[in-house]
Amino acid sequence: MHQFNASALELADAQAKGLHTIGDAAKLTGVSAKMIRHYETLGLINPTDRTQANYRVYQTRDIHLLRFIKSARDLGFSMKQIAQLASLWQNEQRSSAEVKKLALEHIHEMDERIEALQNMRKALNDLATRCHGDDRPDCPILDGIACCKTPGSNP
Amino acid sequence: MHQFNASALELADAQAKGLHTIGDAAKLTGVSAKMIRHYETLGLINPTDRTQANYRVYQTRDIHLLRFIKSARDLGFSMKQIAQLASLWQNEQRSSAEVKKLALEHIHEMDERIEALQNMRKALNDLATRCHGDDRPDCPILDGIACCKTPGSNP
DNA sequence: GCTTGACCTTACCATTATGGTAAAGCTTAG
DNA sequence: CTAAGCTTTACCATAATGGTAAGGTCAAGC
Repeated sequence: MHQFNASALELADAQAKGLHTIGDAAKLTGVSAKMIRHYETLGLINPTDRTQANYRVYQTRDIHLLRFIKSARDLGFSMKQIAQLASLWQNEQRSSAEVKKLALEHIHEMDERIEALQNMRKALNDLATRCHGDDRPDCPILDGIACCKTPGSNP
Repeated sequence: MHQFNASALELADAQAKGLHTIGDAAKLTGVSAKMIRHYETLGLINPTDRTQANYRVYQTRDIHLLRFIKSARDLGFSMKQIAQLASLWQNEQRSSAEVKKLALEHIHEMDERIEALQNMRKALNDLATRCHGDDRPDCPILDGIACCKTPGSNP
């Protein structure tokens, strides 16, 4: 398991060269070590070099990419979308139209989710405002849930 | 596996009595047979009677409960919340206040999700409107994703 | 040198709600 | 009797993240 290739450093040497362990990378980027490893298995980030002891070592460009991924996650992009975005980000030949297309698609998805949530919210809120909310058992909310939908004929 | 108890019917007899197979129940309620079985393992619905051939048979009250569950799902309630709602629905001693409390909690959760989505949408839309979206590579969207967030000091 | 604590490694399990598949058994129409 | 179409259970998969366990490594202090 322990691969000794010519370039494998000891940890102290790596740190002296400004390289980071996975814990450092996590602190620097806000991405958990767990997820950094996960992104590696997803192919979202390339496997890093390792120390002689098999520790991952991260370079500055890796930190930047992890921050990019983190920001894109914070904007709600899926991993699949982020893979595309990261690829465009690292491609000097990209067209901004490609990026904008992805962004607009994601905005559209968010709009749909927002609308669905707002519709559910309104339906439930309408029921809730009709419910007195006291000690008595009769409840327009339960009645509404039980009776609104008729996905088939009543047997 | 094949349990012969005194009350186990043959399928034809069960259907003559107005009972339903799982496929019928699925068609009548809009809940897939797969999910009906799943809800049973979750304890959301009680195990039904079986025919001699071990087929589940559903009574009218089961159909009603499944419709209740389906409607609550359509309103975005989680399974955990639905278990509580269904319990209240079937409890004649409930207070409507308990139901309303659950409903208001769910509305609050939806409000939070809506707000989070709207914030993401706005942030991304602001970037997108600044992107010309043409053949050139420079892109405020990518720049914004890469540079907005600084979860640590730059190394 | 040896211990200790903090870190790293991999491998596995859990989450949520849903869908899919496979292998086997049952039912009913032809 | 056979074929189609149902049913059964038991797995596996999803998306993104967290947790745990068992073991290796590093640095500091005695």
